[in-house]
Amino acid sequence: MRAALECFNARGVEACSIAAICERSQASVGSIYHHFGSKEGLAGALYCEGLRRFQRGYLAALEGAADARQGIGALVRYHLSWVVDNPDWARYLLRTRTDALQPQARQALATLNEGFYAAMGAWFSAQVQAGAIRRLPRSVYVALLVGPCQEWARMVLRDGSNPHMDEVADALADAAWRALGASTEPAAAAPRTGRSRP
Amino acid sequence: MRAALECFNARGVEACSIAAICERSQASVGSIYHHFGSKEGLAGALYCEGLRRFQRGYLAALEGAADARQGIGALVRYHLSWVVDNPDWARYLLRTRTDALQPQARQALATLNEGFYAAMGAWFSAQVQAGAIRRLPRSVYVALLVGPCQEWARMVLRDGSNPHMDEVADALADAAWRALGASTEPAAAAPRTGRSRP
Amino acid sequence: MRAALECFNARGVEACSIAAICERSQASVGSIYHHFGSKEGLAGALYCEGLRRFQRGYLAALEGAADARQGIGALVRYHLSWVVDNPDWARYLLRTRTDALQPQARQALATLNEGFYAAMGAWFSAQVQAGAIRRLPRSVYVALLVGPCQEWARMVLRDGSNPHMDEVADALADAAWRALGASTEPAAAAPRTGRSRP
Amino acid sequence: MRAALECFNARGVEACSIAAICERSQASVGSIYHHFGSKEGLAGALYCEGLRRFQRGYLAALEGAADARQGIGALVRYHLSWVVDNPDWARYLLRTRTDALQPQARQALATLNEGFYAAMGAWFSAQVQAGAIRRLPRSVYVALLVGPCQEWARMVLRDGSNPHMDEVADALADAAWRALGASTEPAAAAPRTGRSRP
DNA sequence: AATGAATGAGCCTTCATTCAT
DNA sequence: GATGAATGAAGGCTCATTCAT
Repeated sequence: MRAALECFNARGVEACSIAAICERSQASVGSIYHHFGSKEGLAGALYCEGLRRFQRGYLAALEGAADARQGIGALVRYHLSWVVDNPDWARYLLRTRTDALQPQARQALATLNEGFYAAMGAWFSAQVQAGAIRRLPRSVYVALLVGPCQEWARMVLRDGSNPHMDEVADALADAAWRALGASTEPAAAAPRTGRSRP
Repeated sequence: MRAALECFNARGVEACSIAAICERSQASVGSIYHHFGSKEGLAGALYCEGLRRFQRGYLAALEGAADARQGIGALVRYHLSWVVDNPDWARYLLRTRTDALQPQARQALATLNEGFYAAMGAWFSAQVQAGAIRRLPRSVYVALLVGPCQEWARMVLRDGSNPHMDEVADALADAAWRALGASTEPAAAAPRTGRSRP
Repeated sequence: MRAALECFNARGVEACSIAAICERSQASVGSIYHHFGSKEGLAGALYCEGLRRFQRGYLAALEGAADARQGIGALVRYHLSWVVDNPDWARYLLRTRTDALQPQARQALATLNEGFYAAMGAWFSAQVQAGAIRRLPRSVYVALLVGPCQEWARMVLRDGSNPHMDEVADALADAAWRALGASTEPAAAAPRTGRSRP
Repeated sequence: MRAALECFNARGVEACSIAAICERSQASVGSIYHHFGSKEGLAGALYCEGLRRFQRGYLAALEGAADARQGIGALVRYHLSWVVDNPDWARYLLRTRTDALQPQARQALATLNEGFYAAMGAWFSAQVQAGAIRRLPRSVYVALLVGPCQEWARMVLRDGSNPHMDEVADALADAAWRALGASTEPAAAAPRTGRSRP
């Protein structure tokens, strides 16, 4: 699967031949089909696995947060860290069109997202109720929280470097809080809570 | 070219056959090769054309802005409007991997971006000099200004609807200003400057 | 073997996969290879078994016949009955190209046919000697006796119905006798001797 | 098409690879697909062409016949002659399962057969009306007229020889007339009308 | 004897590209 | 410039067969 991930990333799923995956993974054509059914099946399984890995830590990041601000910051920092730590998975998730996935994979994906969105939604709802986060349409939450991280991730993955991860993480975390937080306190004075990258 | 755009979007450039484009465009195989040299050539020309269209208005949006805040808002609003008004072009630009383009197209792209970034950079530098916009790394500017718009664009293009364009535009413009603006004034009181969608 | 018969009939031996036979027969891939050696081996064994079943009754039909005419009639009637009673076997025998069978199976087949032709030949020779059946080339015997039955069998198996089995059997038996019998008596007045199908 | 015919006959349509046809016909893979769409398409077109060739002469054989008896004889003789003269076409028609053909080919086939059966039916009806041919179920007509010819054809094509074509043709024509003709005159005295094979 | 995962050769088919008209 | 028939390399996938358990 590692091999497939690298091959798919190298030139896209469409342009990647089964033969290339076999060569890199030392597996036979037949065994791939035995396990995944088709190239599309493999692509789908790969996407689900990647998303599962990402979501697991994303939700976990929230649990250690003392308040809404720290939560938002933790999400942003985890997001960037994960991308930098797992560039191959990140690349694949970022580039794959989920609407081109097999129905079977889309189903698994829907199940995965259902739980994820429920947990995320619960946290946001609670924060909104507590007056810590502004009430905004869901799409705006996503755009403001995830958008900058994804955009930065695309840049980093495209250019192959990760300059100033920590400063960027602080800046994006800060901006996300300004955008989402209900607080009126000056953002600049906020205490820094993120973990440092190893 | 309209036909090629639609075909490429339908299932990706790789999965789109020249025959499909011919059928949709009523052109012959030969004429496409006569004009574009190859499928990749067509894909590259299409990308450049789309980017040109987008960038033209993006820079223009800045010109009518009275101050930094209005400028940022205009950029956000233009971005969202353009995506909603040109879903096919937007889809294509969003999905195409520029690193898979032909050298020739990449060259044209570089030239295009050079001018664009120069103009954008000039405006931002001026605003930073004037103390209107905070001094941040360039990648953070991009992430905070473009990221949310792109993320929202992806959602809208994926789901096929554009709910609450104007409210979202306001929210994203507001958030972008909070993130980038040097001002300490409460964002909520800021004057609204965007155009309304018809 | 029943399962293999049905699978082979469904779409031809070539187009039938071992996997399909396994699924239908609830046997494992390995056990099929253990018993038959290969798909071709299975196809050959199946053909021999089918032919054996057919020939057994064919010769038996002759034994109960009082004279040449009754013998001919019994053969025709048995032929049609067997096809109607064993459509799957009949279909398989009719459709299989014996020259594509494995050498091993062809050998078994030759042995089978040798005994069969010897017995049939003996009866015909005796009848010819007795002046009951005309002296004709062997290929003509086969064509006139077997041909109409096979043709009707193909029609019935193709269309999936068996209309008027008994009337047809009488007509074909009658015609076969007119074709082969040496008698000068008007065929129309001949007594009917066949068994009726239930 | 000649090449395809030979290849298909050599080992069956299923077992015949496109590559083999290309090699024998000196055509490229693409051109075959350009003209026939698929291997199945080619098989279908081939079947239709073969049937058309056979039927053309079959109906023509009837036209020159002075009476029912000569008509029956002409059919039998034409049938055997055509098989001997066109062994490849005959083999292919005899071995191909029409129910495995593509819908498109089956449609063309149905049209072909419609006209053929109509013409044949008209002639038989007229002869029955005139009292020249006995009234029998259609399937019996086919079995008695076509069956022996097909059976003999199979033998000849299988063994690769055509011994005593003319004697056999006379014998089968004679038998067919005994089976179908309404006349009571002794068949042996009937004038011979068939053409001799060169 | 039975099992079924693994193998990989070979097949049908697609499709970008060429080039004679 | 335009056309579209011809080309053939390359790809996804199937499936008969093997063999360790």
